[in-house]
Amino acid sequence: MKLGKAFYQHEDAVFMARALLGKVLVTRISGLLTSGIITEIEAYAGIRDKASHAFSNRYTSRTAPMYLNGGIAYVYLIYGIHSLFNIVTAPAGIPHAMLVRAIHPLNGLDIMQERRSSKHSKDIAGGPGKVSQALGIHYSDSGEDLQGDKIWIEDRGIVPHADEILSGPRIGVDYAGKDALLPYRFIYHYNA
DNA sequence: TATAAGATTTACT
DNA sequence: GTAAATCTTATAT
Repeated sequence: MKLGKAFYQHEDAVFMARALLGKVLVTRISGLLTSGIITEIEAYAGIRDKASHAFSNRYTSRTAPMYLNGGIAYVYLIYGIHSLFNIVTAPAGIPHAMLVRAIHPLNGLDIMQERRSSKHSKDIAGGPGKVSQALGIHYSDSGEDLQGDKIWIEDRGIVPHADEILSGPRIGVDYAGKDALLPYRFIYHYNA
């Protein structure tokens, strides 16, 4: 069920993003289990992608986890407010990362609602900052191994049909010039 | 040491 | 539809 290290080794960022749609992201943080199907994701393709923090081989204490072997988390703080959760893929030295933009809640919906203190259960995890908040992921979790018992990804046999996947340009990356136009965003229209 | 800007969300007009 | 919130990180003195 839990995806092993081998799953994350593919070097094609777009392939990995599509492969992660329909997979189940699970966290057990302070003893509370929450999970959801990944329904929206964006690919950030390493050093040649201007929108990526690792563009032009930029290596800092923040981006360091992206350069490690695939199958770990890259989490960072944006706008001083939101933690954004990414899945690091590809072998060591290739800094690819997949930003999880939305999930469809499965386990622990009540816990997520409490964390989000939101009455709108429909909008509980529809946005990258909301996903992290609902699952209890914090930017201090960056570099966490996805083979551990805190954050991991499972295959529950959900395979999106080609008709259920849309792709398009990424969000909020206008500064990236023509890389902002790349169709690296994938949406899975999951029907419960 | 200082400054500018950001893979966004939320509340308010 | 517009703007404020809020603080780390990267880059420059």
